Amino acid sequence: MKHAMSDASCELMGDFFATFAHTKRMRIFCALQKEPKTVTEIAAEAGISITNASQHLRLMRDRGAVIAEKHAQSVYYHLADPRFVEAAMLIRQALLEQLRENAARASERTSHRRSHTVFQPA
Amino acid sequence: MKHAMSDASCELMGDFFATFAHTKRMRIFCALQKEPKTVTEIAAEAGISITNASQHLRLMRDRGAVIAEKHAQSVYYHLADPRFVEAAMLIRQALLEQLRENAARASERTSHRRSHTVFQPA
DNA sequence: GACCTAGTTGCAGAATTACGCAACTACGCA
DNA sequence: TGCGTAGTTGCGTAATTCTGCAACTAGGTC
Repeated sequence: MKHAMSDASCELMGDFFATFAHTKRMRIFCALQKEPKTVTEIAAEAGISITNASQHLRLMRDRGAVIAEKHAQSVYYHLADPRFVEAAMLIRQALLEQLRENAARASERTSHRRSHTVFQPA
Repeated sequence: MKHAMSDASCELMGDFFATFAHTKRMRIFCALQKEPKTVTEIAAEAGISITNASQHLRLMRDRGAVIAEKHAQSVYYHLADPRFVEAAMLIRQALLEQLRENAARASERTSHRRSHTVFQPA
């Protein structure tokens, strides 16, 4: 076996990542982390138009990221799997640490440029 | 606090997901799961041209997904954080289960249409 | 039925992304 | 210095994605 993941899995995963590969869809994802919401609520929270929210939600639904349920005149959306949140938190942690490290390295370089000491003046 | 993640975090995460939102980049990710590899090796394993591999790798590097290290005439790439693999496995599990459930539901519906029994003939 | 609220959909233009080709840099070796 | 291997980069075209607008469907209320 050459790949840890088959070509089919790579396509599956690529499509999944594409589902969240957009600032607005990430905002929708965040809005849905706690509880199911209607399109209008999601649009308001994500700061986008209802039309646009509906379009992004359709894409997310088609790819199995969210599930829609109709109650009376409203459509409630919720995340399809709690593991998506778990995975997102893991990634977020890694990215934030990376940012912190980069910032630390940058300020270290700056102080080196200012004077040839490692220690910052108070 | 309205959002679990700030707008900045949403953009950070969106960009990260975009980094893997492509079949070829997922194949590159898979190729790098075990050990660091050169561009030529990665291109061969992912089934793409060296030029294309280099372009995708640059994008991944710019976004902090992989790290490049030059040794002699070769450039070795490796994943920037093991948690990326952890997160991917979590997502992959969820997606595969989803697929299995959908398949089960589909075949159940089919058998219902064929005869009104839940049990399949041997 | 007329009307309202909640969502969805088709379409078109704008913006972004993908990728091949050719030209280029970088390192090692004779 | 010249040549070969390993990668990178700029550019042009093709393909895809995003988004607003207007038109539409589906329930609910009067």
